[in-house]
Amino acid sequence: MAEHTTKVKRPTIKDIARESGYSKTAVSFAFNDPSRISKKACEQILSTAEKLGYIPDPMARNFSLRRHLSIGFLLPQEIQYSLNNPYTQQVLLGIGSVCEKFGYTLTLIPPLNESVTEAVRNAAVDGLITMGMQVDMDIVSVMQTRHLSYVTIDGTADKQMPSVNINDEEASYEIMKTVLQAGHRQLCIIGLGKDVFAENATSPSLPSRRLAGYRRALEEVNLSLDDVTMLVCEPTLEEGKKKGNEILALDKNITCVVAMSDIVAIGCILSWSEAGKKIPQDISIAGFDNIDEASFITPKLTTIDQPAHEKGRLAAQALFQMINKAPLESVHIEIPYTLIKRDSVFDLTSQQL
Amino acid sequence: MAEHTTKVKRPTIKDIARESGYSKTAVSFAFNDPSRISKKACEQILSTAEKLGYIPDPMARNFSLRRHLSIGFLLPQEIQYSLNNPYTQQVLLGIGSVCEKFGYTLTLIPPLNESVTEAVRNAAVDGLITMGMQVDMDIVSVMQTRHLSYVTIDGTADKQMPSVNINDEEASYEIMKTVLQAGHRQLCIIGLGKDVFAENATSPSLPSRRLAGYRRALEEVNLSLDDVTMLVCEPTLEEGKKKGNEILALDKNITCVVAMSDIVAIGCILSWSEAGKKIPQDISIAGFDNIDEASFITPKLTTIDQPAHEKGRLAAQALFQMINKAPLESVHIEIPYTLIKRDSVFDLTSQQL
DNA sequence: CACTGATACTAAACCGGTTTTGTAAGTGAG
DNA sequence: CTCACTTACAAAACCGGTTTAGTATCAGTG
Repeated sequence: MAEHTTKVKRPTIKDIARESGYSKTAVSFAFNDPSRISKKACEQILSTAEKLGYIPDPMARNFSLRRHLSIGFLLPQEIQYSLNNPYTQQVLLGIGSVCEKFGYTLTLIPPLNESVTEAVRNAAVDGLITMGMQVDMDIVSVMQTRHLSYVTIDGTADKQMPSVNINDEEASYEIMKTVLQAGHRQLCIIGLGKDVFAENATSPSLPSRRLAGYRRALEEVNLSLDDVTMLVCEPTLEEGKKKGNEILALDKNITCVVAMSDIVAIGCILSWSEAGKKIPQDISIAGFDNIDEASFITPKLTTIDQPAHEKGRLAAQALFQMINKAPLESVHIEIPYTLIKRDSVFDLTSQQL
Repeated sequence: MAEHTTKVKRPTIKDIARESGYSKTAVSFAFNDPSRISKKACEQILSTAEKLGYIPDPMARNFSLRRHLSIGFLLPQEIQYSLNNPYTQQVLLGIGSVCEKFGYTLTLIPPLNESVTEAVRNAAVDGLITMGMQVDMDIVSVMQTRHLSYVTIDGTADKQMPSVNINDEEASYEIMKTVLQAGHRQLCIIGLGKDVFAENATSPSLPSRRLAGYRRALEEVNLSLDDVTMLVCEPTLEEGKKKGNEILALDKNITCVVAMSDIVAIGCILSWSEAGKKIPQDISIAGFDNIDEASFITPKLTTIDQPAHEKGRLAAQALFQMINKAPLESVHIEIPYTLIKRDSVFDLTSQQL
């Protein structure tokens, strides 16, 4: 082949202008607003572009127009961990459904050099959705300095931060109450993340809100959090299996585990099954989230249904409102949850009858 | 508050230069290569930046450096459909793991105005990974015109297109053989996507490669594809359930379904359970992918294990090699699969003994 | 026929960084 | 002391688009 092009430089708008005999302006119009130029000019420009293989550089365009056409989903940890949970994935899909409606892409933003703040500084997006993250002032300050819009899911709902949540305290209360009403007293709670015990009064984190709900239910039967075994775990199947085994090894005669995450609960069930335990007879478990898998694991999981997809959708919707400078109906969106009673919590009371 | 700033314009490098008394160049160096300026200058500039709330604009920076620091995951359909499959999600995680290693973000790119080509034209990324897509010449030509690197997963492995695949024909042959050896003859195949029957000789699509494997196994027992019921389905749980019900309504006395996707197989199982069928006694099923769920559905699914995470990882690794102008060891990567025999295919032969 | 307004275009400024080129001052060697 | 080299900075070009401001032509109007 007689390819004489050693330099494979893609043509720019300038090349098309020169080659077609028109100005850069005209070329720009040909692509963006053909009504601004004559039909003849437009055709000539477009055919020249076609001939030279010209496609307007999206980055240059976006830069010039001061936009990115993408919103970011900020991950608190490695993608591996953050997205390895069907609940999070559903949230992601909810966000995505809104993005495509607006012609936006969705950028997954893991920590950069292990730093979330660093990632936010460099994020090439028009707005951010954070999730499962204790959003500290550092991050908020960077977002504000950058004039980035942001919404948080499952975060702390303080004044600054538009948010989407269910009433975690109430939901947790309900599921713990269910467990207690079934007669369980030897309990183990599997919390989320590392800050589960950090109860900051002004803006309690999601795990601490759930813990508060558990506590309230416990206190109604004269128990306290000190009376239950507390574990903490990343919400992945693998981690859940590990905790499941740990609990068996604990030798504390625990009758029911209350997990803050279905995927962890399912991990427990799998490890217990392997260990030959009968569930829920030998050991019961309650989850949180109601992921698809909760309904087809054996036994079917008793859990809190929260509309994950809807959370993502509403958060993204709010974010786009902010990006488009439209006022938000409400800064803190709270959506309903549902207690789902299935087969994973054994009723000790009926047994005793 | 005496906020007198009506215009909330973020400061630029120029503002920092003026305010600190140095040049734009110096400011740029202060952030990117402090060794190029004196310590004093650097400190002054950085403190001025801090004071004025200056963070370098990532887009301007990337634009200037002709890079995006993001790679794209091109979705053939709405995010909703494309990512609503644990298999795809695992691939995504695999891609993501490599991205974070390189300090890149991962952009999910759904079709733009219903057009994948349009999405590729506008994608603000350094490279693309496509999946589950019949990548047509249109798309390839846009990627080439834009000088974008690309790798395809589960696509057609022709000369042009670097790819990552398992040997789908062989794997499909094996699982169909398993089904046939168990004595099943009244079969239904649930294929993928719309082009399952389009067998293009030069570059067969993934579904047609799998079909070829099925056919080879069938022919060994003197059956042909015409002897089995053929359905096609998007790989989501919901669609799977629908197909499951359709199959029951078919009234063809089908004894075993061979699905090209676990999530569809699981959908079938769920719908059959609801309909009161005993699985696998009343009706058997084999899947493909070996997603986590395959091992904890009841009955456990007989399927082909393919390393989804690894697929994503290798594809991303190859893509980064291309982006960094490093030569690829091999353009077409093939990775091993494993036949997993579990409990979802009833053995008709042992029953007859 | 002069004036108005619309049409079809171009030149130049602009977006906010990086990089090349240039220069003045300081340093060390011969 | 002079020359060569380094250091520390600034000016200007550049990335590839969009947009503003401006100009020439032409049609329509009173």
